[in-house]
Amino acid sequence: MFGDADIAVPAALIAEPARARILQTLGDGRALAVSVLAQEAGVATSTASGHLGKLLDGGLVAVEQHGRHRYYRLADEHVSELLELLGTLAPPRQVRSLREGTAARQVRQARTCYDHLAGELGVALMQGLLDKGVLSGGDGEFVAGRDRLSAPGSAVDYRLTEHGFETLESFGIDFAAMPKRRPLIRYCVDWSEQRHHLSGALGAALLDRLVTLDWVRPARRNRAVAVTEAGLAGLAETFGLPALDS
Amino acid sequence: MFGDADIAVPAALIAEPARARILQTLGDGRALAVSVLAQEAGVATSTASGHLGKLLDGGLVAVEQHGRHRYYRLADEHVSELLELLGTLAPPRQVRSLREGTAARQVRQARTCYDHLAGELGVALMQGLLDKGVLSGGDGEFVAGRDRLSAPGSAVDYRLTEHGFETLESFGIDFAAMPKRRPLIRYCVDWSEQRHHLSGALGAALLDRLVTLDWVRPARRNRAVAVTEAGLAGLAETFGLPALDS
DNA sequence: ACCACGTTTTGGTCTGGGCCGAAACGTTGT
DNA sequence: ACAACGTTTCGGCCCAGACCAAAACGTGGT
Repeated sequence: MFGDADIAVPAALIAEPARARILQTLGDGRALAVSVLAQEAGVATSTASGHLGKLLDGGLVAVEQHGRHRYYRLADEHVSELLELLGTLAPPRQVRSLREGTAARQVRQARTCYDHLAGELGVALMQGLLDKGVLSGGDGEFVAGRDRLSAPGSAVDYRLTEHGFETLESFGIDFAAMPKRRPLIRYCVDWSEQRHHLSGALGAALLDRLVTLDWVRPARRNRAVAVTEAGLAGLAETFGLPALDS
Repeated sequence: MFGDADIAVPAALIAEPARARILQTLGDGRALAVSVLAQEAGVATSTASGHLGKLLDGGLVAVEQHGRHRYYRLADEHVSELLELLGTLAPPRQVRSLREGTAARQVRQARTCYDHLAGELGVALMQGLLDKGVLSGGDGEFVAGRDRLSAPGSAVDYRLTEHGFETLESFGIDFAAMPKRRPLIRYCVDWSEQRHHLSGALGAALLDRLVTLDWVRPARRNRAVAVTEAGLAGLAETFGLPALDS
């Protein structure tokens, strides 16, 4: 049989919601700094620091110091496995197929970036816009963020199609009301995804519209956004985002 | 919200110590009644009932009603798997007081394994033998029970020192009386501790001597052993076992 | 029908631990 | 050496939830 080691200890580490979010953020193997994880988890950096200290003591994460940053990552594959297993047990809303599982995860991290959507949701939306023919262009490949977020829109050109214009207008985007001087379409290289998400005037207007429709709800405290039930359905239908089981 | 499962929920269920003990008790697939589990976990039946209700809601256990008893068991193999995985990440239980604890818990703390001591007492004794220089060897590290109990004595060598021989002989161990063909020193990977305890001819002789001295008393009904007053003092002095609170 | 007994529900107390902001710490860059 | 910035530590507040005892519930035995 398995041991009678004190399984409550690691379980308690995962049981705390903020720590769970931290772990899930690290779930794909990335190594991230405290401040980033704090923002992802929606707590103060001091709080996150405390959490990471405990996770470190518990052997669930490991840390590497680079300069004045400390990059935390999951300790080993046992931990990923554990998180995965907990994920399958967590539901009422269980992830049925692998496809839906990865789809669900794609939408996991949704947040705003200045005035537009970012995170996996932002990236998925961008992909949806391309798939639906609302936008054309790009080279099919994302450009790794050599300049970070600093020089968006330089390497690849995205263009709004005729069909895309009509689609978005009927979706409620008011092109006339957009600021004239701001470029319509830009993109950011998403730091967490290393793929593009839409910014520019259109990106801002799109987020605006989504909030008006109550498809997404920006949180007060941080840049996170929650996707509503209606949003799940609407995003899936309108922009072909991966469907999630209700 | 979007569909990633909230892993904090099942984790919180396991994180509570009493619930963790309940789950571990069910770990071998047995189905047990509330009152039994309450005793095992060391809480009132009302408390245990509440816990089991939560575990049921969370889908970690299932229940079958027979007469006026309700027999709880683990819901499925996912749960066992999860517990097992947590076990590999969990720290070994620390030996606090050998005298405290519920009757049921004493089995965990101190029990026999065939003809020698196991449980926390067995592990602590093993450590004491090493600390006192009675035994040498090992690699300082215990081997995590990846291979379970299948191959005891193979990975690490423990040896009886000269000094240890004298110590044990003056303690009343009769080396001459030991069976010739049986290996003097073996160890088992303790299932509850994931650490080594002493077996072999010496392990058997040692338990024998401890019983003779009335330092420990094997229970009749199960494999538990109780440590007597004299045993508390004697074990502490002779083998340097952790000080026990009165 | 009644009683006995295992289980669940209820009510009230209490503590562990998460949260934040401010201050301390340590490293990098000027 | 100093300033800037990321991280950790400290102090105080607050709430979720675990605990027990007693009462309510339900099933089986007589």
